[in-house]
Amino acid sequence: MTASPSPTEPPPVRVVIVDDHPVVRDGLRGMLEHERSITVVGEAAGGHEALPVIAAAVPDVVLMDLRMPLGDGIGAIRALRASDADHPRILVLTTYDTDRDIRAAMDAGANGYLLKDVPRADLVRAVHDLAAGRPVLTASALDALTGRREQTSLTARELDVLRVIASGGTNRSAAERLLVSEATVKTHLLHVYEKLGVSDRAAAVRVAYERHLL
Amino acid sequence: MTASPSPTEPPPVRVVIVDDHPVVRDGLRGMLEHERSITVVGEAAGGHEALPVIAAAVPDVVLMDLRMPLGDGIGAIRALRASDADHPRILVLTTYDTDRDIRAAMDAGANGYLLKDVPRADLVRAVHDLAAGRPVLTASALDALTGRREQTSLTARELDVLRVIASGGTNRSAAERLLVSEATVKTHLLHVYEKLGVSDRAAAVRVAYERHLL
DNA sequence: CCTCGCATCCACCGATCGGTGGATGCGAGG
DNA sequence: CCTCGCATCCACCGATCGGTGGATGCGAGG
Repeated sequence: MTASPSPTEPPPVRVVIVDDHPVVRDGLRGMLEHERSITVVGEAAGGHEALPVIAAAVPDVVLMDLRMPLGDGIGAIRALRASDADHPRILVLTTYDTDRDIRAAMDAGANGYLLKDVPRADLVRAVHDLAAGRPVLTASALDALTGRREQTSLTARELDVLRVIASGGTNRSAAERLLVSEATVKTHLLHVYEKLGVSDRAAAVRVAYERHLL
Repeated sequence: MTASPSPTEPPPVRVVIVDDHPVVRDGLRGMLEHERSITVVGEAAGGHEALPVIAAAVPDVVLMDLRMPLGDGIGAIRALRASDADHPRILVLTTYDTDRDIRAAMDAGANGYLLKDVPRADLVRAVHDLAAGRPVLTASALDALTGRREQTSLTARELDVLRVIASGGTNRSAAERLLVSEATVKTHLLHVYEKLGVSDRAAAVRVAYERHLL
């Protein structure tokens, strides 16, 4: 593990890990540094901390979580892409498999999208693929980007209404809270039901939780 | 890290890790073996695999997840306790903070209960505490065991009803499905609302998901 | 011009929900 | 005997929901 690369080997891929959970950061570091061809050159607990860490370490690949209290991944990706459209290569590694998250990440400039239950060997291969310039996507991320996946994106307003309803609000109280009419709330809800493939609010809340929309 | 213990140091605490996610297993291994006083002597991906691994490795401490597809933690704890009431010391490390999980784990014979967002230093201390015979609990686990925490355990029947409702069932269809009257369904639901501190089904589903009851 | 999606809104109505009165029986524990 | 919690059940009723008819305006893109 500490052996110098032989004269015929390329230098190890330099990786920075950005994730808010210590267990996950350590797990990823352990997985990657088990490979002689990869070296972890930095870690950060959130998007805010990530930018200076990456600027100092100059990695080839960044593993980026999305939802972190101390600075979300999308914002960090955007900031990185503002200064260099191609480097470092950014792999989003997250628990969220929603169209919205996948799209937002790729639109912001990520080069790959994987879920955190990825087996060790697949993660190592993904890092090398990224370093070699190849994209890395789960099958569902590919479907989301090519439109083959059923669209379940709720608009901001629809989510507003769903949140109030999930907290126990009636249509009437939701209307008062969101400063619209009850008819508007109902319209939004009917759209939510249609998009999520359900017929009532309880089921809508369930699907929203299962898909990490809430 | 590979140095032999000096003549005045106790032998390292031997630990086996049982968790279905590779990232988590590696993260835990990385955290623990960063300590010279701890050595990871085995890993398993589920309760079924854990028993022979533990029998072969004879650890001082087992870190055990609860809900794993290939054999749950409770069953594994019970099996271990059937052959030795005190060894190895078992620390449950999980994302679930429900009364039911905490109680089931401790009743089965676990010696500690922590959540997976535990900082590195706290986990290391917990392993040493356990090896020294001391219990290790989160504040909420302690409250759950001493009854200071508000009881939110739903009965089996209440959960049956909640599941049907979360799938979009009406009270009437739930009654038909569960072979009871609609009045019975309503009674169960009212009890669910009371226990979860909500007033309607949508909010009940939300709380159930937030507490991993569903 | 058109269509589309978003956000907003109205009226009506049958179905359903949540709440409030009750009730029974059973087993466990004091 | 009692109380308690669980599971089961009834009737009534006002409030709310979901569905179904519509409608408007705006901006974007063809």
